[in-house]
Amino acid sequence: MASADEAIYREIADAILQGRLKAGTKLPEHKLAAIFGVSRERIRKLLHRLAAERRLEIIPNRGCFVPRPSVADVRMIYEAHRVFEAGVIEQLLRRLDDRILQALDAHLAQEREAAGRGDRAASVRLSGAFHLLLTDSLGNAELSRFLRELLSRSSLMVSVYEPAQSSVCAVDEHAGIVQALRQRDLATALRLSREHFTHIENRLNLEHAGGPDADLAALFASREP
Amino acid sequence: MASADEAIYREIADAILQGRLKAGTKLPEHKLAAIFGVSRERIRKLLHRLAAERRLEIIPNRGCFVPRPSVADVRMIYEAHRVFEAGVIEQLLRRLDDRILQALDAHLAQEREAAGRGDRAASVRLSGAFHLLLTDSLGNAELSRFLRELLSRSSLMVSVYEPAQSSVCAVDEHAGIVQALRQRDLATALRLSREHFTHIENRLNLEHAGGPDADLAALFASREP
DNA sequence: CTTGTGCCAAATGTGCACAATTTGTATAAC
DNA sequence: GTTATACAAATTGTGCACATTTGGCACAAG
Repeated sequence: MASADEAIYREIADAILQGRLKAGTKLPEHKLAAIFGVSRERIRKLLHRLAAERRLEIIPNRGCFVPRPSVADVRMIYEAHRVFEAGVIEQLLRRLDDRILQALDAHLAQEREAAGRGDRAASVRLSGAFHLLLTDSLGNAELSRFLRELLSRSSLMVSVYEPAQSSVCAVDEHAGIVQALRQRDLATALRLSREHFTHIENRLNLEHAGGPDADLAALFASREP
Repeated sequence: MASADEAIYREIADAILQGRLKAGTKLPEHKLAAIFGVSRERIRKLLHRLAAERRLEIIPNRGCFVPRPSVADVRMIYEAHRVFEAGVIEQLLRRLDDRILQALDAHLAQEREAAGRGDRAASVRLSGAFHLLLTDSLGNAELSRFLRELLSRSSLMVSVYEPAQSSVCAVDEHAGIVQALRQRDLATALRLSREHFTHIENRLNLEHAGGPDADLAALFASREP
């Protein structure tokens, strides 16, 4: 079967996105090969593909690691978010319609519901999905793809630098952006978007280092029985 | 030596960017391996890397091709350019200084000089480099990288769809954007940037199909004697 | 002359074995 | 006790041989 590779690719990518794979974790080729029951060469190709997308980092002759973003990386990624979303919002106001606004409202409802029942994992996931929804609304696959790479990296930063007691308070800020969009208020939407990313960035504790490595076999154990 | 791969990578990427590799051209692995004097596996890895960056297209069991962008691709890429550069300009106005403006002026001078002596190849190259310079001025490697991928694809579109007699008139439009930046006129800069990409897009002849394939060996013959 | 079928050549995909590099450890010298 | 060196184990990198798939060509039937 040809799409087994795709399944493994998604499994690893999701593990990074959901923070199950901690920064700094080493991913040895033959260990992954044994876990997923495929040859080492298959794994190899996947890892290089993920590295090309900046989701993993390959150090020659050393191995493949979950990237441990530096403070400079944090600044860079969140600035990229700010710049990128400014462009998205400016374009979005040119083609905003009821269908898009309804989708945004529905998403905000999901976010509120997850926050209401204290589901932190869902909140984190939906928080990223909000920005993806904004971009996807433009219907431009190229822009969506770039944002996906950015999100993959910023979710790593949250899991590395975010203090454990942090409250996920982003829902209101997301709602503010949607409100500004509904009112066709470009300046406010741009300002709120910028501030939103700056808030997330400032909430990070850049002195705090990463945690210990996880058990790979246990991590990927949730596969069809 | 480890950086031989990098050299070959750049050679192929540049060949696409400069339009020496026409859309639709097939890149057979063993043929490239013979041309560059390396093993087929080396080439293989490079091609997959270029494919991950959307610079080449790999069809499973069929081979590797220079992408032949569809009309929908053209719309998508130029919209991505418009959205992306809007964000770039908005951020650039927040950190614009004399050093950046001088670099932009110097670039415009280069463009005018190339246009003056009718050097079409240089004009095309500098035209792309202008937008890259705008983005590079933000000092954000992630944004620069994305733009490079976009440029790689749009240069293909120009070489496929642009009618031969087209005049490279972009210098004035570039100068207009710089002037608006210098005057801190955000609205004008955004408008000129959008219109600029729309002009390029509209100049393309979307009915015109691609040309014939080139001779690979001759194409890559310009290597150290 | 067009269409359908089967075979052959060529190109890509994959696994294996071996080479090269790095890291950790043990030992010895200072 | 610290440092340096050498060796060993483990991990990644590479080339080769073989399997698989595809596209074209020939040939025959309608």
